[in-house]
Amino acid sequence: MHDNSMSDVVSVSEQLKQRRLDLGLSLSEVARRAGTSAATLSRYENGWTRFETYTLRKLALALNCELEIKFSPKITSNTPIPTPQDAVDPLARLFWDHPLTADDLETYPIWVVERVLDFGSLPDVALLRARMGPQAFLKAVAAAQRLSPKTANFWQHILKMEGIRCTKKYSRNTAWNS
Amino acid sequence: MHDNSMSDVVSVSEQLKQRRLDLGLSLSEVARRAGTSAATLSRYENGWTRFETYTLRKLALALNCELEIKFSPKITSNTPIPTPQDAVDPLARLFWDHPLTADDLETYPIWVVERVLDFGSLPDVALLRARMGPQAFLKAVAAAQRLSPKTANFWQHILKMEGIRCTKKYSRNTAWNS
DNA sequence: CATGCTATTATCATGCATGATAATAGATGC
DNA sequence: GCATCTATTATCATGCATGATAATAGCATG
Repeated sequence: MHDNSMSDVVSVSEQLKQRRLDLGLSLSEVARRAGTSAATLSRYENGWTRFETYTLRKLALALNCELEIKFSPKITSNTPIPTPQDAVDPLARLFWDHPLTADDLETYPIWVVERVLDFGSLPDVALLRARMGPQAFLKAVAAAQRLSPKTANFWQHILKMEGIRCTKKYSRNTAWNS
Repeated sequence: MHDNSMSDVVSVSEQLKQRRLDLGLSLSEVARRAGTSAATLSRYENGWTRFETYTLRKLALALNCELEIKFSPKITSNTPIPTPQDAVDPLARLFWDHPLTADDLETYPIWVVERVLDFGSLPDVALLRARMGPQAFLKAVAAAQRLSPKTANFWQHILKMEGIRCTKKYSRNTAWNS
């Protein structure tokens, strides 16, 4: 249903563990072959998130794998009728630090808008705007405090054309940005 | 010609720079959106090799990209008639610290054998053996000093069946392994 | 029961990526 | 000319991944 679900996003941890078990190797065995430590490998297989590609490459070698690190430009689909979940799903990736729920769109619209405006693509913004509705969306934009200078400046013009006054005065990079 | 060349192995640095230029963004702009520093991003785009996936994910977000880190089990083709280059190409990935040349197979057979036996797959070993020839291959194996205990033990049996005496006595993990 | 493997986790020291800053140089525009 | 952006690189302090080690527990085998 979602066209962006083509890529099987399997965590690095799962891949490492699965491959090691497929080969029937122990932690220490793989660690030795990779030139790393069993402690590190165990951490890698259990909820670790900050990997070093240097270590990943050594592990790939030990596991007889090809390691591919690929950046794929995101093509966000233009959903005409966004349901709450249809809006949350494509935007979820922007909220890496805190999971985005459907309720957040109504409970913390400003927080969501700030994130989407600054980190999202144009389709992301369109999707969020379509979901929140023009008024609520622009109101949240006007209340946004944490936009980048360029983003803020752009939306100032939009808000001005819409006759909405900004809650925040955008000037230069100050404490909230540095 | 090589069936494993399906994956366009583009360096992380190239991908980052290409994508940033495609979007027409400056270093500091991307760095700010990603929540990292321009210095780091510049290093990332210029010959850096030890990336943190944590930073890569933030950059992917700033560049509106999907980041995929995939381990693909390596299927080494069984080449029936290995030419020098046909042997070197598949084995080159095992020599990440020092590039493998065709001459190395004759000049430093022990070094090559050690590496392939310990880090290579079964097809890798078969390929190297087919290229070096059974005699030269086993001779190099017998002279190998740096094999892992399990690998060494396995080849001890093979060499014994072949009537070849080992140059190295394999015992326990000592200085050369710890 | 003991023995030896396994994996997980905690602790600590160390090496390295990162962030901050500044210096340099190139490009562009006034 | 100057001013301002850009990117690169150097330096330094700091945060964090890593390696080493040990402690714990599970699980098999004798």
